Amino acid sequence: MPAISFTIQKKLSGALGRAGKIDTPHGVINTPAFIVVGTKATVKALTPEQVKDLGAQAVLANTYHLYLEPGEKIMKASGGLHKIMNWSGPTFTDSGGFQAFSLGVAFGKKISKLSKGESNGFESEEKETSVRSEGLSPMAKITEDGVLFKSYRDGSEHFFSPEKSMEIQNNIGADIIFAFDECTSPTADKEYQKSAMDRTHRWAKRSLDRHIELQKELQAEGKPPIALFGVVQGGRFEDLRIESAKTIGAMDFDGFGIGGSFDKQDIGTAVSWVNRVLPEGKPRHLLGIGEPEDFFLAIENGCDTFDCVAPTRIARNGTLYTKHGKIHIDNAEFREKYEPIEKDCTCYACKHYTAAYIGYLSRTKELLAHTLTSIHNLYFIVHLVEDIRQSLLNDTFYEFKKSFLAQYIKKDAVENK
RNA sequence: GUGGCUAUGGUGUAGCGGUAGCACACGAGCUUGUGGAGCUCUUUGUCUGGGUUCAACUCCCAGUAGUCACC
Repeated sequence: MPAISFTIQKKLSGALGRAGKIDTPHGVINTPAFIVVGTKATVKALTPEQVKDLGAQAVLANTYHLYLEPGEKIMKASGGLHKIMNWSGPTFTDSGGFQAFSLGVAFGKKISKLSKGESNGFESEEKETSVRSEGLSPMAKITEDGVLFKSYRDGSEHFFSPEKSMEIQNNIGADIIFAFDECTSPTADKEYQKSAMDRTHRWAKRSLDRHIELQKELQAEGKPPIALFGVVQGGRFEDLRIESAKTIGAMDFDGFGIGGSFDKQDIGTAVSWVNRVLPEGKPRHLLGIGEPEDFFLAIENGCDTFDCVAPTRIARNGTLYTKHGKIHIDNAEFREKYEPIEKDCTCYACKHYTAAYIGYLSRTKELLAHTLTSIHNLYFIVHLVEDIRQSLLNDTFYEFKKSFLAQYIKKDAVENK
């Protein structure tokens, strides 16, 4: 019996986009959907009730963090992810593979998984080498068997293999989990991307094999089944992406993650390479994306779910989404703005508080600032993706895309002049 | 009233006879499968007047202000 089922309700004619739903043991996810990130089994600054009230359907936590603290033993003994964090809806866990990147080649550097602009992403390689020679050593080492890494908390050494990731994720007990993969740097050359991708494919097989064994144990214990998503890699290279989608798509996963690095400007193109190949009837999650403009490209090209730390992280540092672009609530212009952040926004923060008050809370580092700004940003993103879903159902996707982006991008364009 | 001490960006403080650092605040930006409720950058100053010196934020005198002690 499959752990989840995916139903396509409407397709975007002439493109890969679709609206649908994922049935999980803890409820339905109407797609496209933004999955709220709760790395450490908590959405920072928010209670689960607040997360639910702002419209979130599901939460994604992280294996690496929960393994280090509180640990898989306590996660399991506490009744699993849903119970320990008091979230009754669907959940995901990321495999911990991303941390091989963020604690490895990217550690201590300003490398993002996205490369920007027209550059090919290679030009900053020398600078990074010099940074590394100044004493920043990677916190993780990758071998065929897995990833050896140091805890960011106390420096102690740990080892993740595909099998180990599956075991930990089983103990955490989310509805949807991911195969253990390697996320590569945008600055890595094609040769490395290829070898990392091949390794990710071997790890995918190992993840799946171990997952099947663990599912039998779960079934014997009378516990709800867990769905496993395989992760497609291949960096920014069309041939590698297609090869990866073929390889991963042919395996018996319940759905797919699309991971790794992209050129920011053509996420849509890269995603379409993959989604043309992946089986249509299974859900596709785009890992770690994104910003408002990213969703239109990714959904148009066949992605169903997303997660991203940006809405909550930038909120905690005072950056807020509005229909007219991002604003910095700390800025002087909001000191005496006795109106909501956005007049027609119906989020809790905008219904009850002025920009002047939230700016004051943010500037003075009051804890409530994090709560209110996180609510606003998550509400904005969750409802944006929900609006895109509705536009698919109503056959108004392209009109909605055009009108939203015209407003959202306009402000940035004006400021850059 | 007498005596001592002090006076440096918005605030709190370094410093040296050759023209000022730091922290916070202010102003702006960054953040894409959360190591870090974090990071980066910018603006702003030697109490007033006189003297010594090639050169004074630095030494001297006076004023002003603050502060402590005594009366």
